[in-house]
Amino acid sequence: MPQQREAPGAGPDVGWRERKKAKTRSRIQSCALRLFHEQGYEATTLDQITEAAEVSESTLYRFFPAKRDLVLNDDLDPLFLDAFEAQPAGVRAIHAIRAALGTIFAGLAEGDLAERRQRLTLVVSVPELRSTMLDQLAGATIWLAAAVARRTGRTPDDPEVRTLAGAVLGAATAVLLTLADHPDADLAADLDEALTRLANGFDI
Amino acid sequence: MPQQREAPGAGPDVGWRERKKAKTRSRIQSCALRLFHEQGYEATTLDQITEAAEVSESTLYRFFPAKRDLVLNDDLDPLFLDAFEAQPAGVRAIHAIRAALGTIFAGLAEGDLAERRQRLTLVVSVPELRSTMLDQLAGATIWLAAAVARRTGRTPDDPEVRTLAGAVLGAATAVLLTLADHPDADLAADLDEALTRLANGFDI
Amino acid sequence: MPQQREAPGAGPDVGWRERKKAKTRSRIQSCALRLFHEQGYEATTLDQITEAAEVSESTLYRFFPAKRDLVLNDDLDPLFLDAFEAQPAGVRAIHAIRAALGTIFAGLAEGDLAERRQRLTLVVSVPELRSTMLDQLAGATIWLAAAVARRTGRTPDDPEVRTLAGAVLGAATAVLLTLADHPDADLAADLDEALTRLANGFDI
Amino acid sequence: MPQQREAPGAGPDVGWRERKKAKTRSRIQSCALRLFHEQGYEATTLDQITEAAEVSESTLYRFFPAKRDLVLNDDLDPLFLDAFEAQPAGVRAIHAIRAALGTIFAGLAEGDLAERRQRLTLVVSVPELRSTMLDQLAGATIWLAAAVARRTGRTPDDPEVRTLAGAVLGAATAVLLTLADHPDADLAADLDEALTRLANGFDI
DNA sequence: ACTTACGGGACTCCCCGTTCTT
DNA sequence: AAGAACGGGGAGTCCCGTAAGT
Repeated sequence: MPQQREAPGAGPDVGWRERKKAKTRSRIQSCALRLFHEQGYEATTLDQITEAAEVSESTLYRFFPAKRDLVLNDDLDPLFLDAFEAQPAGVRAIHAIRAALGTIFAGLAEGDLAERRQRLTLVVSVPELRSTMLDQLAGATIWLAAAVARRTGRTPDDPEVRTLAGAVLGAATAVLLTLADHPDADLAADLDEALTRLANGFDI
Repeated sequence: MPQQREAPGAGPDVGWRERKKAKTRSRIQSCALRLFHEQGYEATTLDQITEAAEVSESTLYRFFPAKRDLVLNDDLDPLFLDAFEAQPAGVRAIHAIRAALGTIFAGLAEGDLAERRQRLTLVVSVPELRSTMLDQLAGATIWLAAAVARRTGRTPDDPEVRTLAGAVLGAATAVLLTLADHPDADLAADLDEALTRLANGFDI
Repeated sequence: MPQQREAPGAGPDVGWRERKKAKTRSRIQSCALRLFHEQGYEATTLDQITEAAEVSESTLYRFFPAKRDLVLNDDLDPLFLDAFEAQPAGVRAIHAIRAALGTIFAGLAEGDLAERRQRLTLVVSVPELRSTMLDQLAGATIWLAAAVARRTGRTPDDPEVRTLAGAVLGAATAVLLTLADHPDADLAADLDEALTRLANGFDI
Repeated sequence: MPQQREAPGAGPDVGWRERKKAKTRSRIQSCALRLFHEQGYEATTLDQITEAAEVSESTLYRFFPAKRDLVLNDDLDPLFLDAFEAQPAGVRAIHAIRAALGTIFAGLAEGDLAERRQRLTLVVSVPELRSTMLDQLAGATIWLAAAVARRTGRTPDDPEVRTLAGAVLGAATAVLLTLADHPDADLAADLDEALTRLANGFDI
């Protein structure tokens, strides 16, 4: 039985090749983040990263097509969608969003949360990263509107739905950007408060 | 009274040097926008622009430090602030914003409006431009919150004020991004509607 | 006698215009050195310097044609020549050089010496500055050889004279470059020691 | 045994890719030197060189990070070190240096020598090149002192060793700089003479 | 599949003229 | 006449993408 690469009957993709790939990817990213932290984002060249991670330039490019992709990888969106869909039907959409966010935050480990906060602080401080994140956030309007539309039986391009999604993401953006000045802000609490105010309407 | 250069009592910097400067700047920008329109943004090199505008690369850089600055020049913010301050004190902040926007739109000439719409369409279609615009928009949270704070006697970092500003800009963003799919949308009407809905609160 | 700008009978060049010029020059230079110290030589742009010194780019260029001229201004050469010429005729040239250097060092105020040492440390640390200084030092071979030739009744292109001048400056260079690793070295003593060894010949 | 790529046991990097690389590098450099000779160093732009060598600007930069690197490539240092180490132990260090230099010069082909002299003449005539060469020469103090230290059983930072190295290089510099005025000087003989005088000490 | 060589373009900066102002 | 603004030109650094090779 020569040349057998994976255990017979094993899962289809759990070969050690995937592990190795993930390991390389992780090593590259952690090296990059360390360098960014030490010398700043723009002062760090891709060359330094390839050297630190001991990979070739091409490999770096394969895993992270652009430099900013080393920092920006938002894997929370599908989790949020799941949590949002799981909310009971009675509550208003904006409260469902609020509750879903709470679920997400509660599910994050302490260390994970701290690391995300630190990374977000870097993002909001570097114009190139910040603008890209804002673009992703604006793109989120689409799928958030779609989710709200599904929930409320409306169409995704319904003006009220779009406005709701836009306002929610705008309020969230306002909270995130405070990280630039207050790196130790309590994002979960601030987001919750902001959405509550948005749900209650503005008296001022 | 020969040799009189400027109207007596006029400002100091209305010399024709300013005119010439503005002319050069304008020529560069119109050439660039024409080329962008003809061949697309990313397919146009700075070299082509310098050639078309008959300036050196250095001059181009002096006027527009980055390529995207050739497209993104928002000169409407101070006008909006003036219009906002001029709103009567009785109405709620969000309605004051809405009214100020209406004033702005009413003040734009037909051709100016068309040109702005065209430019905005370009912006929302090109990721680099779109993300930069979104960054500017997010930065507007600061001064919009400050203006609202002045109006309502609160502080600029009051959570309600910040949330209001964020939500308004988020709703506006949602409207602007529709330009990508509907280049002939009526921005003024759509913005007005979105802010009205935001003022009324969401039932869904 | 119209258009007379200076007080009659005053010194020819001691007008306040010279004072002002010197003041501007000094202000520019001190600002530049401060910035170099704070952020490094290469990280400091001429723009920052003009802004800090509140002069136009043109003025900066007039006083200091190149960026490195802001650091390199060796005004000690004529002093050295005077001191060298003043040495008694009996001693050997290399000892006369040594004594002249001692006179120079003795004549410098404490603060002046410290400032020169700091500046020299910057120079030897930045390749562009260091290479320019070395070029000046190499150029000094010419006039040092000429001075030695005058003293010894030889011609400036006499091989022995040239070799002596070159060896002296080479030994001095070796001492100066130690500043990169030992910023608090005693230059005067080290130079004196090096020249003494050179005078005594090498046994090794 | 088909597909065998290299002679068994041969060095790893003797593939023809290295050849091609070296060829490209050589083509670029010879084109550059020809242009420098024809129109002068500063009058030649990198653009002209890339055009003549038919490479892109990036490739030029990859091989020669700075314009001056097209002229300054000193590959003689390791040869000198080998020759120096090979000298018998009895002679004084300065004579060992002299002899090693003689070996080097004797080993150079006639055409090679002529080409080097021509290049050196260019170097000493152009301030930017000259100062960079002087910097390299000054940097040579370090490894020359280390070599002398090894030979004599002293430490590399021994003052006498450092002074010896500095003086030797200073004397050599004085000889090299004569090329500016006398492009047809006999460098080998002049260097030998200068070092001999240095070894004998100065009577003047 | 994985690496290396190469190309193109954006951007930043230094340096230097020419022109205009005071 | 001195000084400032404006403009031109070139060097250098980096990111990103492609086309080869092994």
